[in-house]
Amino acid sequence: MIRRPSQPRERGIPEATVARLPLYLRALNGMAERGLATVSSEDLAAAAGVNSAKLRKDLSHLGSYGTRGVGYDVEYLIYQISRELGLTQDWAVAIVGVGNLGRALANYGGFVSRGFRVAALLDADPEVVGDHIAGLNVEHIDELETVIRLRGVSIVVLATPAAAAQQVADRVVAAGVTSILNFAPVVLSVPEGVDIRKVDLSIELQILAFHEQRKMDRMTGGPAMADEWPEAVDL
Amino acid sequence: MIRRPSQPRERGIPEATVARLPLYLRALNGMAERGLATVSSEDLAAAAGVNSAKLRKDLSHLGSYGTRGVGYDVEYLIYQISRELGLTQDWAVAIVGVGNLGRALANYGGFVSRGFRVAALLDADPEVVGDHIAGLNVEHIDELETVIRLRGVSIVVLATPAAAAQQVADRVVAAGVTSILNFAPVVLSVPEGVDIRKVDLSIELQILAFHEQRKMDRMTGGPAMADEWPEAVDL
DNA sequence: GTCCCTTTGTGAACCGATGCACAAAGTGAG
DNA sequence: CTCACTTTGTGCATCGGTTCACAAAGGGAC
Repeated sequence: MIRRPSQPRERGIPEATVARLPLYLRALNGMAERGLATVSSEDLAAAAGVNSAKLRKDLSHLGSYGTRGVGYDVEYLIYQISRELGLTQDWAVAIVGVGNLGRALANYGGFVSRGFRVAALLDADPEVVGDHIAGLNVEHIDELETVIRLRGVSIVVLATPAAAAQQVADRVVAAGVTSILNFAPVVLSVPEGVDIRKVDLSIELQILAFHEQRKMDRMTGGPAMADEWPEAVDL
Repeated sequence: MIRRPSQPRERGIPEATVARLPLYLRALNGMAERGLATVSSEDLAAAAGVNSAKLRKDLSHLGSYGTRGVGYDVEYLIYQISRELGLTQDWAVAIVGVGNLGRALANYGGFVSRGFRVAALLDADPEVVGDHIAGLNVEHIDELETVIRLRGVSIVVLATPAAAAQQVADRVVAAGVTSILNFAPVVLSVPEGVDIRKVDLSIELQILAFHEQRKMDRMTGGPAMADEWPEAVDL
């Protein structure tokens, strides 16, 4: 099989690479704003906070878009990465659960700026339904299936309480959605083929606490507490 | 070197394992609430959404806390994981940036429940300073160093606009903090020894969009758009 | 005690990701 | 044209993490 030059290699970009592409994209956008026409892998890698060899290998998975001796054309690379990530099309997102977090997400500018359009806000609480947030009317969760179908929602953000998340996920999946961003602190079970990404604020803090404790131990020369189970157990 | 039985092996738990411990902890807490005394690796793994061999290997890094033929004692394991993660002590957290996200974080219950105490809210906007949120008075960013020192803040959550994040990070690090949870969409540069964890909502959506596009391509039998650079370039 | 059943803890093979280091490819000067 | 210089793209060694598969260890029946 013959490949045209500068055609992406195989369909099959490593997951780790995909996770970094948005990072490169952000760095490139900053450079484009500052008027840079081309950038070397060294400079772009520094801006994105990664190793330059890794950056080159990542980009090589998309195709051969650099020029040896020169670097990468900023605008062209922005276009290629955007296209690969699917940002050249418009994605309708629904946010389910309009508590503190849901509200913050609805108002978060970073969504809109990247081809993501918040198409609906849904909640079960009649107290909240009808509110206007970020220019949108909060609708009742009963409308979930209708809203998804009629507005072409393909990504759902779950910001519900933990207890409701699985139930909502089931309905969302049944309505044909296959991409979910979950903020609820539960492990969702979904059928094969449905992509879930999880953001868990408390887990992030716990990981930090682990390392922080390590650093403190190192200062004081060892763990302060005994390893053994305390006599009076009362958790 | 002789080791006491049920003593943790070496100091050096894989990063991937540390990231999963909070997950196990959450599953275990749920089981403790439902009154379960012991649990097998198979059941706990299912509850946490991981492979059982991986769970056993993870736990084996903490020590030999299971009983063959029986499983793990739920309460005992909760205690051991909590201790390893440093959750048996109290962590003072400061949130910098009290916009939509900062507010949501301040009100987020998942923090308090796990030994994390929000000790301060800080912002640069005089409009916001003085507000009462989640029982706390919003203080001016000028107080940053004082607050960190006097209240023993060891973890800082950055929820500022992107433009301010690096500047705040520098001050926070100078004040002796070595653990930062960053929500601002920038790559922070900090000295060796400072731990940063980054949560980026828009990156998560972009990763979902990538996979969603893949799924759509698979349906329609290939990418809908041409690979080549469009003639009229205007991004 | 012996036997059988359950479940842990881990050696070893495997897999994907990282980073070095360099050949290949391009630019620009003369 | 040739030469010197820059920077990409990638082969290869390495590393960390995952998974399989099983020996070792404990419990309970008798």
